Amino acid sequence: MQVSYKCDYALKVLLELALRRTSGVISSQELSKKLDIPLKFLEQVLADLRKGGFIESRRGNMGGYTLVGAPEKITLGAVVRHIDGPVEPIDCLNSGYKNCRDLATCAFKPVWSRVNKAITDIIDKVSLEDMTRDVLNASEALNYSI
Amino acid sequence: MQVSYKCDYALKVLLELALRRTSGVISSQELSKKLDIPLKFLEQVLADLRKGGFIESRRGNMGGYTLVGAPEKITLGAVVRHIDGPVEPIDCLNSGYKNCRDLATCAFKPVWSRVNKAITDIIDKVSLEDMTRDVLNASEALNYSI
DNA sequence: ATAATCCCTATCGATATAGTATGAATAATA
DNA sequence: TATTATTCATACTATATCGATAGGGATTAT
Repeated sequence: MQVSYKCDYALKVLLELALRRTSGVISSQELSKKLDIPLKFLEQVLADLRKGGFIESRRGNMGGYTLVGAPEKITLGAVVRHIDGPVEPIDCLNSGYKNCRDLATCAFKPVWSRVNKAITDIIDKVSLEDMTRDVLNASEALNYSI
Repeated sequence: MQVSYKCDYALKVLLELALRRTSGVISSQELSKKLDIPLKFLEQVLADLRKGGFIESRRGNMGGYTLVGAPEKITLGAVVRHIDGPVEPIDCLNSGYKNCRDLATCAFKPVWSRVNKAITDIIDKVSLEDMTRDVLNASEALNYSI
């Protein structure tokens, strides 16, 4: 039931790019330092995000990455699925009822289906925009309390 | 976000034992055939369930396995956690806020926390008893419709 | 005694995870 | 144009996990 480090990194990268999307490109080195992600591993994450159409890159000196879409259109679910694959708790949810041999074998399917719905009801509705709002609200609250 | 085969097997075994818990012990061979699980792999699953206190065994000729507790006391969550480990989608949910370096890093924690709650709200409430009821209802419905 | 069963440990091939290493291609800039 | 900062591509490594397979010992009903 776990999300991989790679996916965790990817989400943090995208959130950072969303928060700073008016400030031009951001280099992998800067992201690596800010988010404390090993540079070379981060580069692979960035390559993966680029191939998935989530970010664009500018090469060469002064190059870096920018977010592609509107933050409100990018959901956590889309990112998780692209990096980690399907979120269904069990494979047979995708493959119809033909793989089930008997009632006992099938019996859990409705439960896993509920779990799947519960997960997707959250991650497919939360967008990067929502995340940036949370971050900004939290930092504002901090400013007032100190 | 996936449940392992081993866990899937374990749940099916426990359900089978719950359905037939008045019929004495059931051998691994019988379970293997009925549930179509490789015998030697099944033996490991059974050993794991026994060590977890979910089942008891009788050795020797005419030996086999029986469910230990009352089916209504055994939840899917307990089984999943014993076989697959924690269900939290990300580790930092267990380790307090001290591991978070900044707001951006922490930002996703509330979402993962919601996902975690959504999952546990289901799997910690569904018991083997519930599952047996579903199976019996389903087979009854089948009898009437044919 | 025999046969059926549980029990224990080791091994295996494939795949995934989380990196590390090396260096080529590209582009801004001095 | 040379330098430098950057992306991009590929290969490698080390470790763990997954889903099994294998062999044989211990136990017990008959």
